[in-house]
Amino acid sequence: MPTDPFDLDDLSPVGTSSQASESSQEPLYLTELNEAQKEAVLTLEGPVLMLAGAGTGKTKALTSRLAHIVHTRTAAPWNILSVTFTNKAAREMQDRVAVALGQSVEGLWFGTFHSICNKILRRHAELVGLQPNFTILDTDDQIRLLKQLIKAEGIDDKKWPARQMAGLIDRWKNKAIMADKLPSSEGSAFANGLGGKIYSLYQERLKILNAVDFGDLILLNIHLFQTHPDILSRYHSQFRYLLVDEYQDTNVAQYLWLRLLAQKSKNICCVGDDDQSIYGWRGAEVGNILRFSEDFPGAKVVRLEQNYRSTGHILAAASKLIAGNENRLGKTLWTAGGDGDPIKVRGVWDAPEEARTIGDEVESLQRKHVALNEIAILVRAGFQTREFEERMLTLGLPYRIIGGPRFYERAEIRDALAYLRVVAQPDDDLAFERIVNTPKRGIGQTSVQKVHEMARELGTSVSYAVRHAVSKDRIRGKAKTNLVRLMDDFDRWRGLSRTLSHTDLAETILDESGYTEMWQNDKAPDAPGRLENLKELINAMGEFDSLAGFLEHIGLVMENDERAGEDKVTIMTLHASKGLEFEHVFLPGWEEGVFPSQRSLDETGLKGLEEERRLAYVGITRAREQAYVFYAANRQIFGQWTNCVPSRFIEELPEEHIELDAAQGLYGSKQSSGYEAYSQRNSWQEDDWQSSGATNRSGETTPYVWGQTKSKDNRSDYGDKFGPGWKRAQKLNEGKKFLDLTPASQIRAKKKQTSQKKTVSRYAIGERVFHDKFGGGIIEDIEGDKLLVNFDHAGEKRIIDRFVKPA
DNA sequence: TCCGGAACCGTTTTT
DNA sequence: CGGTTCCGGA
Repeated sequence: MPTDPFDLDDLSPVGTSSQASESSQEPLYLTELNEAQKEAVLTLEGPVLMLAGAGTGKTKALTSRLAHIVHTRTAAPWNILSVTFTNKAAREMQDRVAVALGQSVEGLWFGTFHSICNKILRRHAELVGLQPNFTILDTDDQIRLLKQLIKAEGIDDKKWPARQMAGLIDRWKNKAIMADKLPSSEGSAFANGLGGKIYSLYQERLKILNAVDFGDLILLNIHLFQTHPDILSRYHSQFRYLLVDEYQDTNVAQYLWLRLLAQKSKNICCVGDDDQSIYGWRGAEVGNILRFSEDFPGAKVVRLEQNYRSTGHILAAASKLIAGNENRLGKTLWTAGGDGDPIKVRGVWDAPEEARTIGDEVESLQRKHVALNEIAILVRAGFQTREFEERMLTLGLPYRIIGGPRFYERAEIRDALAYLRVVAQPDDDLAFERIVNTPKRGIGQTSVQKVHEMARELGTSVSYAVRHAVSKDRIRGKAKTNLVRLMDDFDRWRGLSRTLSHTDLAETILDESGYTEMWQNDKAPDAPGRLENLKELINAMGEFDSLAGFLEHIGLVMENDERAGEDKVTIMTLHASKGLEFEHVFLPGWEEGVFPSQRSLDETGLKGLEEERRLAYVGITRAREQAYVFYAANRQIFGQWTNCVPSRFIEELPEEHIELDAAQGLYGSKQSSGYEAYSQRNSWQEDDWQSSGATNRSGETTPYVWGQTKSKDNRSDYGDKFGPGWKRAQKLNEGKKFLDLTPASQIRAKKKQTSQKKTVSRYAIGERVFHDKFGGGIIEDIEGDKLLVNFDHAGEKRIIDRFVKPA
C-alpha cells in the first residue's frame, strides 16, 4: 500500500516518504493537476493571483494548495488563514481539505470575512469600545434603528427613508470610511446634508447598545489593526499564509483588511475571476482583482484556462460574449472535450409560453433520463421564478426554488431570538422593542415611545432607562406594572440561565412569556407551521454549547440550508448560480430591460452593462452539455403588458455557436439589422428542438416588427423609466387583436379543446381540496388530471390532482 | 388596540 | 398585478 501522501504523521518530506515513489515521483495531489494548477499550488512564497476561469478546477487547486502547505510543513495549520464569502464556501473548503489530507484539520482558520473579523473583534472588543458579548445587528435591526434616529432628528422619513440611509452607511463602510472621517460631500447626499450626522448618531447609538452591524465587523477590525500595531503584529506572526477565495467580490474594506494582514509575510494567494464579478452593486470592487499586481508588487499571476466543465460551443459562445467587456484581465478558456451542441436560442410570444416551452423541454429531457438535478432555470430577478414555479406545479415536475425566505428571517424565529438576545445582552434595544409587546401585554406604543425618549435623553439603553424610570417614578399605572413584570421575567430568566441548559432555557422563556401560547391560540393556517419552526429553532440551538455561542453564530449565518438529494429542477437567480453547474441550463427572459436590467444600466451605465454581461457569462458557463436562451416578445411588468426587444447579449453570441429557432422566433437576416420580423411558430406545442431546427418557415406567419414599431407612439412613462425597449405598456386587449391573428393562438385555442378530459379525476367540481403551498380552495374545473382550483388566498391555479388532498 | 382599505413601489444578496 | 406599509376609523 502506498503511503497516503497527506499523512501528517509521516514526517519525511514530500516525495521521499512513499516506498513506491522514488526521486522524481510527485505526490498524488500534484499529479492530478494540470501545469497551471500546479504552478498555483507550488508557488507558496509571495503574492499569487490565481485567475481561475469558470470550470477550471479552482477549488481543486485551492484545496491542494492548502494541503500542500500543511503536508510539506511549510507552515502549521494554525498559521494559515483561509477566507471565503459565504459560510457554505468555507464549509466546503474545510471538508475538501480534510478529504485531501485524509483527516480533519485542526487549527486551520476557515471562515468568512465576517466570521473571522467577528472572532478577532471579540478578543479585543474593549479596545474599540465594545463589550465582548456585543450583538450583531442584521439589516432589519439596522433599518429600525435608523428609522428611530431619522424621526428623532425631525426628518421626514417618507422623503428620506431609513432604507436609503442604511444603504449609504453600508456603502461607506464598504469603502472603509468611519463616521468621523466622512467627507462632507458624501454626507450631504441624504436629508439635505444630515447624512453624516445620522451616521455619527447611528454609531453612537450602536456603542450604547453594545452592538455592531455587518460592516462594522470589518471596519472595526481595520480600525483595531491601525490603532494597535502590537495586536496587528500578533496576527502577522500567526497568519503566515493567506488564502482568499472569490477575490473579485471583495470590497475596499475587505481589501484593506487583507492588505494589513498580508503586509508582513506577503504570502497571500487570491483566487478569483474578474469575468465573474457580479456583486458590484453591493460594494464589490472588480478593481481589486484588476489591480492585484500593483497592490501586491512581485505578484505571480497564474491563469487557469483549461475548462473541465462545458462543451466547446458553450465555451466559445461565452468567451465571445465576455470579450465585449473592456475592463478585464483576459483569459481564453479552452476544453479538451468535444464541441457538443450549439446554444439554442429561442424567441417566444410571451412569458407564459416561455414557461410552457421550458416545461415541455424539461419533460422531454426527463424522458431521455436526464436527472432533474441536472436541470436549472436561471433567471435575472426573483419575480421571474413565479411563472416557472406555477408551470412546474401544473406539470407535476418536482422543483426547488433557491433563495426564498430564510429560516432566520421568519417573524416567529426573529421574535424568539429577540427574547434570547435580551436575556444574553440586556442593552439590545432592538430586540427588546421587538418583543416588548409580543405577545400583547398592554405595553402600547405610547409607553414604548416614552421609555425610548428617556433612553435617548439619558444616553443609555432602553432597558436601563426602564429601570431608571421605574425607580424615579416617571412611569405609572398599568404600563408600569406590565413593564416591571416583564423586567422581572427577564431577570428571572437570566438567573435560570446559570442552571438550565440553553435549550431548556429557551423553551422556558417561550413558554413563560406566553409566546408559544400566542401562536397556539392563533387560528391562521400558518400558525402550526410557525410552532414547528420554533421547535426547529430549539433543535438548532442544541448543536451549540452555549446561548452566547448560538447567538453569535446565527448573527453571522443567515442562509437556508438547501438540502439537495431529491431529484428536482432547480429554479434560481443567476447570482445564486455562481459556482454551480448543471448539464442543462435554461436562461429565460433575455430581453432588454429585463436582462440586461434597465436599472443596472440607469444606475451605473457602462459599468452596470459590463456587470450584466458578466452575469450572462456566468449563466452560460453553468451549463455542461446544453444551454438554452429564451426571449419573449411580450411580457407583463408590474401587471402591465409591454413588448420587448431581444437582449443585446443575444446578438453578441457568435452565430456559429448558436442555433436560432427561426420558425419560432426571429428569422430572416441577422437581428442586428434592427430586430427583424417576428413570427409565431405554427407548431408551438411540439416540444423538441429537433422538430423545427433552424428552418426558415415563412408561410403562415404574422410578420411583426417589434420594439420600434410599437414604440412610435411612445406615450408611456415606461419610455423614460425603462428606456428603449420598454415601450408603452401594451394593454392586454390592445395586444389581443394582434394575438388573435397569430396561428399560435388558434392552435392554443384548439389545444385547449382537445386536451379536455382524458382521464377522470378522483375529484369533482365544487369539491374542497387542500394544497401544501396554496392552502384550501374549491375545484372549479377539471381537465384530465389537472384541476382548476380557486384557492381562498392564492386565487385560481391549475394544479395536478396528486398535489392536493381532500380538505 | 386592531383591522381594513388606500397608497405606494417595485433587481440582483451575503454577512 | 401583488406585497407591504401606513393611516384613520371603530
